[in-house]
Amino acid sequence: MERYDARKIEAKWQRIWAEEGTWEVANPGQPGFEPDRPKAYVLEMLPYPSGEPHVGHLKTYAVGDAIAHFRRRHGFQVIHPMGYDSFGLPAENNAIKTGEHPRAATEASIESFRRQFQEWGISLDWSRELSTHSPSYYRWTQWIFLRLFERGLAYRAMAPVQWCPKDATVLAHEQVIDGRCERCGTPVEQRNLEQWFFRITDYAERLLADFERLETWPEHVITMQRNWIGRSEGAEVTFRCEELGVDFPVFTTRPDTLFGATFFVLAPEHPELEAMVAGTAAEGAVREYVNQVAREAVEERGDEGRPKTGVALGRTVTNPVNGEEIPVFVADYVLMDYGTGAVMAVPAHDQRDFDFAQAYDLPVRQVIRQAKRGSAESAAAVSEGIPPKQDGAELPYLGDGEMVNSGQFDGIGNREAFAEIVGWLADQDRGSEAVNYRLRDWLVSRQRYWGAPIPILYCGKCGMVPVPDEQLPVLLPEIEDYSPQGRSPLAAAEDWVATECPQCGGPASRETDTMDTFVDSSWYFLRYLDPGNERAPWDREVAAYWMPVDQYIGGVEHAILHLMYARFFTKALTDMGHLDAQEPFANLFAQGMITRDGAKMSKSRGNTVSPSDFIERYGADSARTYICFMGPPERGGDWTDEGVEGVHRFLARLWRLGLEVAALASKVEPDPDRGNGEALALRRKAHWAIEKATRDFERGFQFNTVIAAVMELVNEAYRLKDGLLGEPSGVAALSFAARTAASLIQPFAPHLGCEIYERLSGGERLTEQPWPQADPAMLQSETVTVAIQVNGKLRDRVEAPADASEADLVALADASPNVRRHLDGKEVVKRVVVPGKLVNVVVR
RNA sequence: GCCGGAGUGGUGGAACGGUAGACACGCGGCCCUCAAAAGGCCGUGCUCGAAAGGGCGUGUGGGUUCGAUUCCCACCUCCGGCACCA
Repeated sequence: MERYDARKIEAKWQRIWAEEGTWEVANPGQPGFEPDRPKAYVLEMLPYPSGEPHVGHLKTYAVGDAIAHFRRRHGFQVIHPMGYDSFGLPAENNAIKTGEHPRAATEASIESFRRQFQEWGISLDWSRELSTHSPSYYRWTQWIFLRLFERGLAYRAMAPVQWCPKDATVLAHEQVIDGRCERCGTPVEQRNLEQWFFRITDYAERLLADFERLETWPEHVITMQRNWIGRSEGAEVTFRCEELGVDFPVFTTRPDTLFGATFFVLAPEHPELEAMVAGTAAEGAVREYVNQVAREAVEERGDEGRPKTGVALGRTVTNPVNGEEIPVFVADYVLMDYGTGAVMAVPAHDQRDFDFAQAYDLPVRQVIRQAKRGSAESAAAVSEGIPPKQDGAELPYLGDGEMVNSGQFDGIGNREAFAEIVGWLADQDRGSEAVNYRLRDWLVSRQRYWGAPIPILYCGKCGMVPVPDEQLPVLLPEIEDYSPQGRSPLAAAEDWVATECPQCGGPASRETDTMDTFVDSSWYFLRYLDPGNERAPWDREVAAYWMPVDQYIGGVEHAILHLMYARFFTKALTDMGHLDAQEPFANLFAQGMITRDGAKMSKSRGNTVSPSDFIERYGADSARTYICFMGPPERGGDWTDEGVEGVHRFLARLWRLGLEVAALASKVEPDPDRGNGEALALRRKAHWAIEKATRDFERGFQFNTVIAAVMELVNEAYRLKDGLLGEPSGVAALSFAARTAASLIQPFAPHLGCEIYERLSGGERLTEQPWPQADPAMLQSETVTVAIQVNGKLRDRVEAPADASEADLVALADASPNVRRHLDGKEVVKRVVVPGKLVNVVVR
């Protein structure tokens, strides 16, 4: 018999698909567009091309492709495109080391990615392929930048930024991990630079509110984003330094504790700090402290439980609620990035303020008291899980209670006082209700070569001037030296930098920063829809047809940044009238990471798995099916070589079954009658497999159990095979089973599925067949096994007709000698009957 | 500390509140073979028993239920994320 030669079968089908352009879909209005079919946009996160694809990529595209096939066979017109996130640091670092142009390394890698995706047989519409580093793409990245700029959503600001001394580049806060550069691990320093930002904080509220609009997103991803945005409600209150006439607004989540403020703290980076101490006795000490903090690695500053340090400024500010003068300090536990960079310190009701007060011997004034025992508040407090505490017990007291030492607010509950104090402050014009976010604006400037140039000019006369749309793209210049010397490598291309102002015609110079690669990947899903458009980034009608992405698939590691940025872009573009979508991704599937020997794969551990090795040996179908069989795809999984072999053995079995049945079907005229006995049993099994596979597929892509169901079907066909080959209805049943198995396995092993189906059906194309439907009548067997329990413990099993009544089942249970033995003279209290399944006899 | 998620055989993992361990890996036995590879069949939670048949079993302790891996409460452990956020 012809043996299962995966390479040969896969090459055949890949050639057919490439020649036919099987997976290409047309846009509305174009020839080939099918207006009657519903659309489905299936998209995996685009890869960053570096070297060769790894197993993680294989998993993403194996999962996504299974979904694409499943949707197609449910009648959808599936758009399933591919591209490359091809700007970025590794290519540039390689260029610095070797002098090779980043474009050369990147394009070589893209070539290798493309070849492997084709070898994996992923059903992609290659006519829509794109790379973010090509001028025809980044032209429109720049175009979007200009639109954001016009709208005031892109702005320039001096900001203390994180500086990686090794890469000589600015890092976004998000790229600093434990005070170290996310990419190279070097401890970061602080620097002040003029930077470009996107005003994502303007969208904080909508980014939160629109979680409502999403269909199925994993709950934990939403939670992570919600925490990242970090909305908190409170009040903004202004403390004033009368001596200097400087106002210090602070944000507090606890306006109810305002009367307990006994001192005031500024962040070391606070802009008013210098004015506060200039010419005073404290000036020297404060300056020294600030310098010391600046020298400290950010990581140390973030250590929990670190002793509080700070310096008194010798100044006071006025507490607006009671007119008290309270001393001002500078301390590094206050962060410039959050709120206003200044806090009112309430040591009695905040752990950090308390620690600081202890260290500097400052007064502590309690303003909330544990409600008295037996009082209404106490009962309420207890019911909310607050441990009962004696009056004046340990401070800081973080719970709720009754207001004390708070003037006219004494005696009421602190929750009520919260609103009343805010109202009173507003009336008195001393403060207002306020909402604060943890989310910060998105820093997009990079002092890097390998990115999209920011399309802005600086003219001596006109100032900052956007590059006119018709002059886009601003092409990257060719340069010799890629290493950043504290400025962008683009600055070295002097001919490029020097240009003409489009407004006055005078000399102007170009912006030399490039954009964060997250900008490129925040809109690529729109460009796929209309990749050849030279007049606009996309046609609005076309985008309206395909958007939103119906199923987005990718690693959890992008759960926050990429997804949040793409959501922001979508909303901003829609607000500006270029798009009609509030959310880019209706459904998100976050898949887990593949490990090897229980550890994340990495070159240093030497436990990497190269997909090409396995595809060489077992074929793409085996590798893809194995990855989907390892476990629920949203979870991680540990790769074992034996596992792939097991799946390969199964596919080979299915192959042999198909061939054997095809050979026999040509000799014996199959009888389409359902047959009886084993033939019927096998047909039932096939219908059961269809039912099970379909349900688990729809229920959150439980691919492992889908594949298991197909394996069960094939095993059953094998066991019954010899008895069925002789008779026509048996051959028909076997043929049905083999066709069903091929059909159900096709989303995972598309080549093999198509090949077997073609041979069994006399040339039909499986990918054009609808997904099989189970016949409900066939799911019911004529007899059922009834389990009989006594007090919940299984005591016997008996066969009964499928249509047996409850009374029949009870009679069966009573007749069982095994059950009798266990009744042991006890009184039967009641019987629970689950029809056709189980009889539970409850005794006393 | 906070927020997510998870604890089931030797292993990966299955189980609408209803026969726990599907499917697969591994292991053992048998068949085929001169032999091997490939393939096929059977067995495989622990435990007592020759067998029939028992007992115990889903991290721990409680609860709801005729019946709990599943629902509720408390705790333990592991993984992921965030963390001086005012």
